[in-house]
Amino acid sequence: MPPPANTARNVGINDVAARAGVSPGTVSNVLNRPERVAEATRLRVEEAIRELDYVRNSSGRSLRAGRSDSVGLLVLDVTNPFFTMVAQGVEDQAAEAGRTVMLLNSSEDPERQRRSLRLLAEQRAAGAVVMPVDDDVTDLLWLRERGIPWVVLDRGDVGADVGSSVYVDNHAGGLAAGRHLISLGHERITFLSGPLSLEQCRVRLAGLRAALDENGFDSENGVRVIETGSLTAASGDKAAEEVLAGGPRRRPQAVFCANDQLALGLLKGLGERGLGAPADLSVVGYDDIDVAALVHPGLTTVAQPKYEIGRAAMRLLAAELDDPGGHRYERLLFEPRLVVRGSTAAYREP
Amino acid sequence: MPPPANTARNVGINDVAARAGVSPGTVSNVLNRPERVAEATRLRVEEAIRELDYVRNSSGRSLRAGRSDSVGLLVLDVTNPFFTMVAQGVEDQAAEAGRTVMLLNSSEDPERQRRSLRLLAEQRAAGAVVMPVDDDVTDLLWLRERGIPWVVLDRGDVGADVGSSVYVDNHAGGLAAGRHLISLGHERITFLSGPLSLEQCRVRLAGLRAALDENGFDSENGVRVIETGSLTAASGDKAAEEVLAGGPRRRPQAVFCANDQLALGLLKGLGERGLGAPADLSVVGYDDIDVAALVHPGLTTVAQPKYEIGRAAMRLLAAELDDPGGHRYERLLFEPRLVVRGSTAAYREP
DNA sequence: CATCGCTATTGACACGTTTCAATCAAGCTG
DNA sequence: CAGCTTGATTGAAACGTGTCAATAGCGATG
Repeated sequence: MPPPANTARNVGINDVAARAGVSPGTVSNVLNRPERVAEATRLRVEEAIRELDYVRNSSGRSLRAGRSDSVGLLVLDVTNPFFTMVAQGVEDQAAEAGRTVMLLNSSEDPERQRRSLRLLAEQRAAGAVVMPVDDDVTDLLWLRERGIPWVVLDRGDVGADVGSSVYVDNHAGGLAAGRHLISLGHERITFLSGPLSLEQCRVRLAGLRAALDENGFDSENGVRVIETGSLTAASGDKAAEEVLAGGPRRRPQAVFCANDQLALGLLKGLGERGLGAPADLSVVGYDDIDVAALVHPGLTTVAQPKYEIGRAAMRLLAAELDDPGGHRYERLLFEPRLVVRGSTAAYREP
Repeated sequence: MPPPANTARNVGINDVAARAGVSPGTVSNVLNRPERVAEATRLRVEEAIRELDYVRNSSGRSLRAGRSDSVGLLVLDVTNPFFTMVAQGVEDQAAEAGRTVMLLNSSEDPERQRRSLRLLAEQRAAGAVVMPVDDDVTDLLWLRERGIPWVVLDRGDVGADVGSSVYVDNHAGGLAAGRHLISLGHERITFLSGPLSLEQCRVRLAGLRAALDENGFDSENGVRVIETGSLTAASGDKAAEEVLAGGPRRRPQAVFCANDQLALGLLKGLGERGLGAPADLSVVGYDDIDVAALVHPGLTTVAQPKYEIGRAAMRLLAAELDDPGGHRYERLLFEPRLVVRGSTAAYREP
């Protein structure tokens, strides 16, 4: 079946004006400042709009305005549940402010991030919420020079002097996880990390070490760090082998994972080798994605207010957009929260 | 710290032209058909572009063209891993075709879907990949009348005469799940459904019934259907109570869930009541999202080629965009695949 | 009645592109 | 050398808006 020929000419503001017997300027006013136009004409114009099924053209709109009214959201990985929750928050908040969100993802690749930011520049986006892939802000500064403001999300090391940011205290999260494990009697702890180029990983590790320090353990040599290529379940699964290296006597008593997906993958890898948490070792994750509560045993993890930080970031951005000039950069800090489930337990001699 | 004043005037194609000592038309040619312009001038223009750090304005571009060059992707729920995988496929394919994707989600709400489609009309999007929330195509037809073509994804009942579509055979999926359960000796089967307004749910159920039929069971009264409000883990969890109603002798021998999230939620609910799969009853999911392989026991499920159907949908759309007029609507059918894991086992008397 | 003040409306212009017919330069043919 | 062809470049027009100074209408004031 062939598609219908695209015959319908696009009706514009001029056609509406002609139909309503009024000037284009008046139609524009009806659309944008209805209070300025007399009720009678307003009704007549609205009638014409309905009759012609007029839909306004946002290209012309944003060309004239010099900027679009939609904002970009740049995430590290669309398939990661943590980010989709954040995205949900951003989107809901944007919807309330009458803005549309364009979702882009960098796949943790600096080059793709660069391309995405360039795209936002081409679109003359109103602003952006960005989760940077590294601590290099040159591209971000370039964007701001072009008049496109942004808010940085989930990155503590991107200078607060160049933009607003929303951040969850990763150090506190690592600390909480460490204290929890120590209180259970574990002292031989492995940190299963994603790429150490991600600040999140580094700081969570630092938090863990701080917990060891305050308890008089050797935080430098005491914790073993395994760096994987990405924050995915596949990486965690694959890392199981390395985690267990050294045999029953030397293997870690507990593993703290940089995120839940790594932890879930690790649990699977352990299971395939006949081991399980918490019986053979304790496992802690990070993020508290939905499935953490669904697996058996439940995954002990450090919860982040995912949805809320999404909302907060968008709120900050909207504030900056509504009040250019007078606006000051802000830095919002959220606290993580330890959620204890079944994957951790007191240490028992093997 | 205050943001810098937005002083930098936006440089346009005219500034570049002036700088390179050439007409605006030539600059445009350098950008769009470099082969038409002499090498010497081309280099001069490119130099000017670099010096002025010119970034082209896509508003002007699409105003002139009458259409934008980005496509919309409308999904039912961004936080559902199934959809994010599909989105990944759409996005990758679009990137290869040099198009950008704008992600929208309807949250399974017809009103939000309507608003999203209207938004695409305002943006004069090049096209759209849509997962419709119901079988009402009036809004979709309206969109096409306005010159915006679309491809329907994951919906078998949206008339093939009005547009291309990509579909995974849900009936075959339900059938496969049913046969598997029957071969294990189960005959008292419950179908844990999402909203029955979703065609996916209805057809998977029909497939299950067909499996019962072909084995001489009473497919009409034999299968109990529990309809939940949404395809989420929370719904599955909550439904556990109802699933178990009737006590050990009357409770189902197996539960076939409309998707994996329902299944995972159900497994959790069962666990909290001291029951487990496959010991007390078998559980089958649908979709094969990543975590299905991570839980313990692994979730038996019907796998869909998520990433591939995303790519296929975008490919179909691109074909229609590149060849308006000569194009015929196409319907691509994919086959699901049963993945047997640990959550199903042969029936044993309680 | 002339003037003022107010509101409602108009009309023209600018935003940044792309396109296309027209022009220009230069090389080639007869 | 005149005429032709080819290839490179130009200039103007158009896309659909929003803005803003100017105008028109009209009742009230002096």
